[in-house]
Amino acid sequence: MTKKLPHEFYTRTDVVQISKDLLGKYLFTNVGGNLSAGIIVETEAYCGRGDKACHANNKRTPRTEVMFAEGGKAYVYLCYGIHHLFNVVTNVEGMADAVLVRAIEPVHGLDWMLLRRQYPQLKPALTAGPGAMSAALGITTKLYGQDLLGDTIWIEDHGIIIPEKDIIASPRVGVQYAKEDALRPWRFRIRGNAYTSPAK
DNA sequence: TGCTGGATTCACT
DNA sequence: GTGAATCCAGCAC
Repeated sequence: MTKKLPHEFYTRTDVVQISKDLLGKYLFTNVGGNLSAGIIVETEAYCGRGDKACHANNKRTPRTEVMFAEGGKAYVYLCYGIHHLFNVVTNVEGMADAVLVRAIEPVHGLDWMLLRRQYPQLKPALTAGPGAMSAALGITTKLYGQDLLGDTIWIEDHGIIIPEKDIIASPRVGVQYAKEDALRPWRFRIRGNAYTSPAK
């Protein structure tokens, strides 16, 4: 039960469903010859249309260009000049949907993660949070536009299935009456996992 | 050509 | 809990 997620996984049109499906999957990076991996425990969905929080909301620019590409690519964005945020581009070409991977549980290459983060020992904060996670895995803007079926960064299915009841969604209150962008944030995390931010 | 603010994190009060 | 650090894309002039 170890395989890279197929191209079809990313080109589906329901970005929220993909966000949930990504929970429990293994995110691998091979940066500078150092293999690192972790289980995805927290994600957030961004919809290219009607979602003001999304960079690519009706704005096609050089930076967001890859979001408009076909699913299965990496979109890496430098935030606050310090933090690299890693996104999985989804949906078909022309639809700028993406899933922000916010946190992982380290499973492989722990020494490298600690080194990159300059941590003396393992703490949940090592990979809890999009900026921290990217730093631990060595994700930088060099990975912008990388194919997730390539050999630098990819996602594998190890047969872990997260039951619907163990997925905590964090929509806004009154979501039933809200329109599309009021659903933000489409944030999903695995219940009880130490590497996600505490549930509120 | 210059200014503004951001999908954050960490240190300090 | 609050604020600073810090780079660049996007927009205004």
